[in-house]
Amino acid sequence: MNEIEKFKEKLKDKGYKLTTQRRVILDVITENRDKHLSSEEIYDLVRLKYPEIGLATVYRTLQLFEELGIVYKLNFDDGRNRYELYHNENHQHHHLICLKCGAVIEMEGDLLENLEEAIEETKDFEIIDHNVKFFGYCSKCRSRYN
Amino acid sequence: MNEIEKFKEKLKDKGYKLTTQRRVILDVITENRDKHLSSEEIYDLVRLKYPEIGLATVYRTLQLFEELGIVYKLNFDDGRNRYELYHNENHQHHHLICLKCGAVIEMEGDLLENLEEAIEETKDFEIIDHNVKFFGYCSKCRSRYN
DNA sequence: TTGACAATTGAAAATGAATATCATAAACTA
DNA sequence: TAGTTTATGATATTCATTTTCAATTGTCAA
Repeated sequence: MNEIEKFKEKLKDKGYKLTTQRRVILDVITENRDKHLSSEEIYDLVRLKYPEIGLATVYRTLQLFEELGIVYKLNFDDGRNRYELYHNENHQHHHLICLKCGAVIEMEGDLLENLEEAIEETKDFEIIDHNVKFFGYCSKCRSRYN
Repeated sequence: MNEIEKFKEKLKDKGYKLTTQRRVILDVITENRDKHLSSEEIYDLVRLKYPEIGLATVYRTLQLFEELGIVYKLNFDDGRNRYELYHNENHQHHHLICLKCGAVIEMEGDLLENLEEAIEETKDFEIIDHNVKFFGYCSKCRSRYN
């Protein structure tokens, strides 16, 4: 079963239909798996392939994809939702955001074990997900010629 | 030098004036140092003491206070800015957000040393600040009668 | 104390991202 | 293929926040 078939199954399971729009949106996200596109950016890319699409459809679809676990919603504090393709390592990587140039760097690995352990124990809090961002200066912006 | 005097100094240093509005907003934030009030909530509390104040003034003042390091802006992914009084331990505590009841629990202590070390070394990224949130279920919501 | 001048304010309009509405247009299924 | 949903696009709406601008208020120098 190929990717599209799997996708179709995932939709049908919940009673959703496979439409051209949804397929194109998935394509755009898949082709940009290294990026962290905002809804508006996705809209612009989708329109190149399917100019008739409406903005509302893109927003609706991204919401749907998030519910279905197809994408993961990110928040970089820039006032817009961003998305990346869902993969199991989503919960095991963090984002480093450069305060100067805005670059977003991925930090693989979780390394939160001791912190999460401390929380579960001392606070009796069951952790489902976490959101960790680091703000600072990337190597490019740290060099004196930038 | 008392608190208000220090505050006045801080403003004057940057050429800002001490107005009644700013003083009242500071009072409200100080009196709620354990909370994480949103702009709108602060506006409502301020109006009890100073009904003539405008909403824009509250937004402007919160922005200013953030620049001056008087408050710290929080983002709990609920679509509004929240603020807490700035203290050095801001960077050394995290927020646990209950997915069921919305409670926000403070987790004192940082415990990110090993993670930050790994980032600075492997990514050549100079960390200035971090933002760590945990989502899950608080002890109250975990009990079977809730 | 008083100007004078810059900073500040309040009210209202504007913005921008996201959501809701609703009539029309596809998908899936019997 | 018809019939029943679900989905879509255009548009209006919401909500938090920001901007605008004329009027007001601090502050500092004289």
